Amino acid sequence: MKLREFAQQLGLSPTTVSRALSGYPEVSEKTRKRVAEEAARLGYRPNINAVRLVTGRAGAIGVVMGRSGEFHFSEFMGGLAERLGAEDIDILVSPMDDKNPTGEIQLYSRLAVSGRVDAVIVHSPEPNDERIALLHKLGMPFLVHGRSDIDVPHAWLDIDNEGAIRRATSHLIDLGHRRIAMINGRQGRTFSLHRDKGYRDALEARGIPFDPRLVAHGNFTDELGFRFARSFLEQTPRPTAFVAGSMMTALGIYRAARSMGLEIGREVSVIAHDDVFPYLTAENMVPSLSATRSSMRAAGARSADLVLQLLSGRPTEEVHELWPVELILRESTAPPPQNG
Amino acid sequence: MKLREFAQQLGLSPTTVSRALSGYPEVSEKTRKRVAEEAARLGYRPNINAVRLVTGRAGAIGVVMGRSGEFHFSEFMGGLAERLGAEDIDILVSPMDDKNPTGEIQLYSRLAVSGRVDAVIVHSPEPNDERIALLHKLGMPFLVHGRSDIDVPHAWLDIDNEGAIRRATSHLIDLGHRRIAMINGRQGRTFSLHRDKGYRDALEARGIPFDPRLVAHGNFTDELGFRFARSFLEQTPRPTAFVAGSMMTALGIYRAARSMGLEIGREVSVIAHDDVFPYLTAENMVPSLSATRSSMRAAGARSADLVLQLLSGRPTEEVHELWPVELILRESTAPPPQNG
DNA sequence: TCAAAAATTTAAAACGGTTTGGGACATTTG
DNA sequence: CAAATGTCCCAAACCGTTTTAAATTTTTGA
Repeated sequence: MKLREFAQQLGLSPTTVSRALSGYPEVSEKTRKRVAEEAARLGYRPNINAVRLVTGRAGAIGVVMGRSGEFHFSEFMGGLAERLGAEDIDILVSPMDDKNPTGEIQLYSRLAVSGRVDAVIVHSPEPNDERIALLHKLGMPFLVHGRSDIDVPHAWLDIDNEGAIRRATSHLIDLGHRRIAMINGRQGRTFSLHRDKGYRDALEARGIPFDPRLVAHGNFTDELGFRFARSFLEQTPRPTAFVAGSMMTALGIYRAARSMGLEIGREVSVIAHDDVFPYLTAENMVPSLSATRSSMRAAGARSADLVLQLLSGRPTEEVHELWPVELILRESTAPPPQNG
Repeated sequence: MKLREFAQQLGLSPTTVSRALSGYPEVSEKTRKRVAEEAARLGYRPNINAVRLVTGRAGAIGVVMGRSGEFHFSEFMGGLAERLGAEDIDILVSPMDDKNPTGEIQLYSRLAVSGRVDAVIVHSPEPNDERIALLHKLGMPFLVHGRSDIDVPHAWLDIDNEGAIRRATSHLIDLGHRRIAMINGRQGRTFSLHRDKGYRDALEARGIPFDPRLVAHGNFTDELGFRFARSFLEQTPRPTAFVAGSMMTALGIYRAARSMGLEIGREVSVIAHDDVFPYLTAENMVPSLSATRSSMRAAGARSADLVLQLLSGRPTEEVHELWPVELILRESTAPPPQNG
């Protein structure tokens, strides 16, 4: 049903009906109520594409999905969707070809120019992130999930990676560990750098020399966790503790330790960062996994809020949110063995 | 830049330009080429919302995302996106509140009526799936990922769950196992039923009585894998083998076996279904995990193809695809212990 | 009571494209 | 060489809303 017909049935003009439905003040309360009721009864809904054309708004926000196994992606999306479902705003997912970095910038460019989205969410930024510069230049509103050092104003939501890893590392030092390995995220991402810094600062604060042979970078996969852990554990003296970038990494570390006959929580301590997944929980691992913890789903939900605020005019400079991270100690951390 | 201005710069009428860009035959090859080149050079792109309004097409397909930990969701999406990125079609994600089943049907209804999408993909259907009936009634094209017994024509893409589990179970029987436990997916989903059937048929074919105390249903989480496996292993006699619905379930089973001092691959065999994740691979587990295997990402990509075919008029009845499933044997399966 | 002000409602002009129905020109046919 | 056939191109109508500017009705104030 079109607005025209609907209005006719009500004996009103299209204008009045449109205004009544959009909550303009120029329409009397009585009329508004009648229109709302009849719309519900007759099932009238404005044609979304006509609305989009005339308002110039897309009614959607864009998210670019990396190809390489991002298992936290669906949690973030879940949070986003949860919050955006209430508004009448869609989530538009674009795929990215990780293998072709030039493609990425084109992708963002297309997304921004195409008019399909009103805003974009940028993930896993780098300190000098081209995408941020591009979106700023194009005037497309965007929220960065993470942070960047780039000299371009950008709204962001991030967790305190540096503080989290500093605390985790400090805790391991407090327990008596001196050789602490770290398996971090992909080289070059801001969050990896922040975690590196937290780790180094914690060591430095206690006068423990930084050993580059104890730090590795890579995707958050079980396999890399295993391979790095394995190669670290083969060093002599071997590390007595690990700081892991993700739950999957931790799985790999557990596996590596076991494969070498080492008992987690006694001979090797592990703290991982946990994004909180319904299907894999740190508490249930054996031994239960000590973790720095921050809900990815909550971040998604909050990101939706912030994007909506940006769109309704809140200035970019105001939208910066840094979330603290919990440190939850469980069985996987303990003092190092005496003859470590 | 608008069509008007762009056409003017070319010294052509908007009509001709529009036709040239849309590949109509009434335009000479020479003109078409010139228009295409200039469009690229000047960066002209038709306003997507105007196109949508006038053509009545949404240029997007919808996917409903369940709330409960669906870690395979992002793999499916990845495949979908990969294929749809080439076309000019968006993916629209809607969230679903799992706790409110009435909400689900409303959600699909809204999605269908809203005109935001040209087609919908339905996940994890049930034998008598209300959503399928609804979409059919509303005349919204849709593809079911999975199958349903409902008496409504529907296009679907599914893997041979029944055959996969039948083979997996048969293999365990061949190895000598007699008490085989199965930890399946959520009760009521068609794929769970198919797997149940495959399991029972395999037992029956070898004259092994079906014991309901060896079968459990639930979400694919590490935790449920652990809890069910644990309770099964506490039975006497205990099962000597497990068929697991997912990688996460398998993780839980490994954990349960270990927690009871049982060695996987010697005292307990495990076969799981593997949707193929970049971050957690069956091959890397210790011991490496035997698995029925089918790429979720490939299913997503193919689903995109099939939806496009539906939209371009291929009849629903023709679009049925059943994929065979590989069975890959690794270290987690072996004959049962002699005194089992 | 009546003009002015305020509150409602409406007609018409966008929004930026696609597509229908011709018209102009070039090419073939009888 | 006129008529018939193709090939390109164009003007105008239309998609279904929102919004501006104007018209109408109601309320207010002297």
